[in-house]
Amino acid sequence: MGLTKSEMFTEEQNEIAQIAKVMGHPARIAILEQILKAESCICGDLVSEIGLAQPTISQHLKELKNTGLIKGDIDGTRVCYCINEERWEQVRSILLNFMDKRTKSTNECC
Amino acid sequence: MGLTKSEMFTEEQNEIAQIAKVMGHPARIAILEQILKAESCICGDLVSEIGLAQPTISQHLKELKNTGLIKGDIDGTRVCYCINEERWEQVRSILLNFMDKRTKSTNECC
DNA sequence: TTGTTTTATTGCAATATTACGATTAATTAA
DNA sequence: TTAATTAATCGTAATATTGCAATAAAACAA
Repeated sequence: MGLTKSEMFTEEQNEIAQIAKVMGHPARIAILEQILKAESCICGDLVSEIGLAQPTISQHLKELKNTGLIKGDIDGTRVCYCINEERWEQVRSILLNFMDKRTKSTNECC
Repeated sequence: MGLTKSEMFTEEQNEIAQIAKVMGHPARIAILEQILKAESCICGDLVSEIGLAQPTISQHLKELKNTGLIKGDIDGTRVCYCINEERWEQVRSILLNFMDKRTKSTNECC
């Protein structure tokens, strides 16, 4: 993050930014959409669905796991990924709460 | 974005990622919160409020303007920033729409 | 055991981001 | 006009991200 210390900002600000950052790459959005679409666990089909190399997908999956948006279940040699329901709902709340800070004022200065 | 072409992903995926990316830095969240808190236009006080140098703030403001979340109005030597209401609402919809793709299924595979 | 399959990790190159000092540009004030 | 004020831009260093080939690790199959 350059030279900026996270202590400069509130925990809330850091959390929102961290979540947004993880969602800030189309490949990760595509991965999430695949998992959402499947409505179930999805294994390595992600590599064939999305046009990126296996290590790249693996890296993106790792970041999504770190933020908690998905979880992976080992099933033999395969790993099945699905949405972490609780965390997903929490992230939804955090983002919605932030966007709703806009109090619809009649302010028309710009 | 590394070597990945945006053509690999849908327009929707790119748009969500682009929005999230801009929100993916605590300084930009802090800037947005300052403007939101003011409930009005806010001029260059941002530099003193947030502990970053003026060129850095200016750069963050530029990115926020590029995504359309804020707009700046020149007022003499100063520039006043405020939320772009229409775009804000649009971004809120896009994010909410994405997060709501989670169909609360009873699926419990993980 | 030896292969096979699948995913994670390592190492590295290319690119992007972030921060800031120095400077510029634009407007206002004296 | 000349300062002063404010914000944008330029240039650059430090750091972070992204992507992938090569490799490792783990579980299964024969």
